[in-house]
Amino acid sequence: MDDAGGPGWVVLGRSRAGVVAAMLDASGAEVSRESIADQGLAGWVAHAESAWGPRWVWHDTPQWYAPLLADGVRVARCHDLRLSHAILASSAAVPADAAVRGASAWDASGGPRGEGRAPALFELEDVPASAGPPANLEAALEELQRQQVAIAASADPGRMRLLVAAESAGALIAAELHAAGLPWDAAEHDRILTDVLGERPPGGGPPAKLAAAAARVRESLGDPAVSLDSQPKLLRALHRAGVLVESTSRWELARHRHPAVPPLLEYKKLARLQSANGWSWLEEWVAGGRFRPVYVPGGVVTGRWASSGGGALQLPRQLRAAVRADPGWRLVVADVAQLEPRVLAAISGDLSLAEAARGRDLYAGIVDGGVLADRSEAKVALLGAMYGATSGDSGRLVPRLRRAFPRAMALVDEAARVGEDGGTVSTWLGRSSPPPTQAWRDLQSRATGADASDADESRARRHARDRGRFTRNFVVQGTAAEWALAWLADLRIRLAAMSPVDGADAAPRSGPVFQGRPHLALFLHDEVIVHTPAVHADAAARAVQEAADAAGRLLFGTFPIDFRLDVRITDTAAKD
DNA sequence: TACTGGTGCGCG
DNA sequence: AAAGCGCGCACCAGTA
Repeated sequence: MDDAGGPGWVVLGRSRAGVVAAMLDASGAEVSRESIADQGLAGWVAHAESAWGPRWVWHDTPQWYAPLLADGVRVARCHDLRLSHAILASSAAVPADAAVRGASAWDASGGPRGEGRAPALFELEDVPASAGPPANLEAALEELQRQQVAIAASADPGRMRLLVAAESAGALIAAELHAAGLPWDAAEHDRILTDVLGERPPGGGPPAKLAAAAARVRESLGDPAVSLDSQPKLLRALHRAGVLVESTSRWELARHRHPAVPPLLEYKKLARLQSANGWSWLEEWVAGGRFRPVYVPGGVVTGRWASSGGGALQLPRQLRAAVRADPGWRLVVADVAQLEPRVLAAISGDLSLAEAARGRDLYAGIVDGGVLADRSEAKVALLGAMYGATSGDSGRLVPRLRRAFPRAMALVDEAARVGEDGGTVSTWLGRSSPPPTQAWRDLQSRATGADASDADESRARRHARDRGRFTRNFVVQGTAAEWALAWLADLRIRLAAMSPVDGADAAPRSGPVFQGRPHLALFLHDEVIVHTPAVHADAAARAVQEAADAAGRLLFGTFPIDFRLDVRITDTAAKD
């Protein structure tokens, strides 16, 4: 089949008997329709993908794509109706009277989603409306039409199209990350646990070093039975022993000299490792040499991904040594240096900040420019500027930045002002912050009423400032998430273009699609890990930086901001 | 027994 | 006990 003759879009929907595919031409008009039995779907998609390479349109990527990946089928592009709806229905860039903004079955419902929740699609039952977006073809075609109208009518159709495409690419990548998994050395993980926590007693019970720390705490407190895991009980025991803390947080405990404190801090550290990433975590989440977390694209209001199960986005540094390439393979570990400040420079058009970032550590650039005295000051000040710090070291330093980078600061200050006034802010590509809650509005209007008390006013002011800090950060964090999606999407294409290796080094544990191929193995806001056959490691490392450059141009055109990466080719992801 | 809210800590 | 954003998860305690 020739490329030019194929449909630009293929919309998939469920029917009672199987799947129905509607082929649309580039203008969106339906040209044909075909019924496909469930067992034939993977083959049909694989054929269409290689013959026409359409953009696949479906109601929910994990439900369609996870089974395809399991059957060894990969697609290049999709349009995820659920994720796109969520963006368009609440974007300030879309006209208020656009049909996509009306109440519908596509509105968020059914809670967080991930590829763990796939089975409903291939059961014959109708999925209850509350469980998620509709899976049938007619609903998909109607929603696609509404979305295309909304995009065309939006303030900047080019940006909105880019955002929806990037979000959808993210959905594909999340499913692929889950399918491929992060190479995980369970034996190394076990060694780390045993080293840190001590041997596990054969008869069960806490490991040796954890038990020893607990014993020392109880002895120092003179309370042989006190529970260290119950905050109220521990707090009372500390008070009885004369440690007058208001909480049991590490931060506050560390300021006291009592002999119970060092072993208690030790205990908390070990107990944390044990409960968050201990042997039971290993048992539950690592199988076949892979950690397969469930990623939730768009799971955070700002557009960042969330994760569900396994705590994928909280991999403790302590355990990074357990991330280990397969034999004959390498890891490319790359993280963006100061992503959010660079994004802020770009969206505000602040040439001074962009200059401080160019070709170097951005914080060092701020020091070189004589704005602040040292790197740690620069870092704390810039974070404070983006988060809305008003006091402490950070708040104290922000005015210096305001003088040096007036445009960047004006942008975040304005975002905060809008938020405090109950308004909506948007990212560079057009994702909007949620409106204030009714409770928030009530609080504000009560405070402006004639009979408002001082307490009403200060409470309202506090909540207004809280919201201002949220919207201040939203524009930066949200745009950084968009840049990261563009980075991932571009990198994914570059990796897929590399020739697969075969034979003993094919790494079948990565599943049928990724066998022998470089693939993304982890994504963490501003960091990626690529798992690659050793022969492609250098090329993959170059691709990671080239994709970052491409993402910068895609979002910000010729604005002179660069996105510098720290890239390492290694066998483990352990931090130096 | 199942839930919700608070606390604390890990990550960016 | 964070100051200063966004998360997920484990655990406990109180309630239904």
